[in-house]
Amino acid sequence: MPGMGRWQPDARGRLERAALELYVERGFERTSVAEIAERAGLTERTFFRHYADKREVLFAGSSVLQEVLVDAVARAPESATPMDAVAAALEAAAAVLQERQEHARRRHSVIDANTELQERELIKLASLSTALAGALRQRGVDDASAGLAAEVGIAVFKIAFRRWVEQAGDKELSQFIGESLTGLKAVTADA
Amino acid sequence: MPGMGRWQPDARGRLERAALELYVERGFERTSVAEIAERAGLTERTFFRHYADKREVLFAGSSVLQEVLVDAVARAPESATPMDAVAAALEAAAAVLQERQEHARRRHSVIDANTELQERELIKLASLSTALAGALRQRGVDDASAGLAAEVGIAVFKIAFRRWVEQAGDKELSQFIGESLTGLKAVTADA
DNA sequence: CGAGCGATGTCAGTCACTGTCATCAAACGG
DNA sequence: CCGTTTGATGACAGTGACTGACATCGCTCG
Repeated sequence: MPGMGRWQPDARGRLERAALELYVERGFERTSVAEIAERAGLTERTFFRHYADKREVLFAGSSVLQEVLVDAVARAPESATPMDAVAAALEAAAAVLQERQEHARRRHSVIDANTELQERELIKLASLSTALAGALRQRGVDDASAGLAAEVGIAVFKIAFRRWVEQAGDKELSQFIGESLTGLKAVTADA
Repeated sequence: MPGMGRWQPDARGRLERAALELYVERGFERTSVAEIAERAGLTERTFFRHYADKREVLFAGSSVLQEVLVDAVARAPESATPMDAVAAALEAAAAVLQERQEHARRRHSVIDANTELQERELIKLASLSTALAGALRQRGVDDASAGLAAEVGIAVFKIAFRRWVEQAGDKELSQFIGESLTGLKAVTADA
């Protein structure tokens, strides 16, 4: 089973927790990789064996999200339109994030304070869009519609997610997604 | 007049041309800033006085694009819906890019080959989206609709632009944008 | 118990990027 | 016409992200 360290267990988990803690405490820029590794009881070199760079340690969960999205599109009923399938995928992803709301908020506050991290977040979202489009094509959707539905779906997700993490109350992410999807139809409808 | 070097003129232009040339010749990663500066007849330190980092030298034109987009939204007739205004803005931006098709293709091939550059491109597009949304609010559009129309507009632009630069023929960018906008309405229409 | 293997440690090196100070060319005032 | 000022550039040292090469350690299997 890959990913399980053989000395102190869960090296990756320790690195991720140490990194998030330090990024929250002192900010991303003022945290060195050596400090993260030290808090995790490892060396700098080992950090870079687990993560391609200093940013990537914050984005380990994105592959999980991708699987959830793709899976939901695949499971959508055959009668569903492309946007219906995308909507179902966004709901599934929302459920995952809703379970870790606190973690999502902490992580968002770190990313929101640093441009480099925003860049990484954007390319992860673009990757999710590509995966979504692929899942739609798997359902027989044509290339153009698949690309559009996926991009638009991710756009909706971005807006809903931002409103969710920045809200004062405790409304669910799912609800923001529903509202954004409704708003989308209003905005794209012919005048 | 700022930006005009007093020794050899147009230092920024020389740096941008040298950078694009080298990125095309040897790839982004295998090009050092010292090499760019040398080809431009300047020093590495001067490069970083003009551009925040090695990537930014490829994105000098994005501020122009932003002005074109915002201006077009502001000029759209009062009767125009938010998406109409966004569509007009995309057409205006398309006209600018159509004039420099060769440059756009070369630049795209460089960005397409490197992940870091793709990240920078994505955050520039996100910045354009924010500017678009601001211009829409200036027209009295509510926050939610402005954000959605802007994000969706940029999504359409991304897809149309990619199809344009990667096409074999010489169809105009404006046409791809029109097709994508039509596809968008089809995809978001209720079943 | 010894060989193999995967994860970690050590160390040297490159390069992006920054702070600081010196220098130079052109514009400006007297 | 010359001295001063101003803004861009050069020179140089330094930090930290990231990499390659090699040694070492702990576990597993035969």
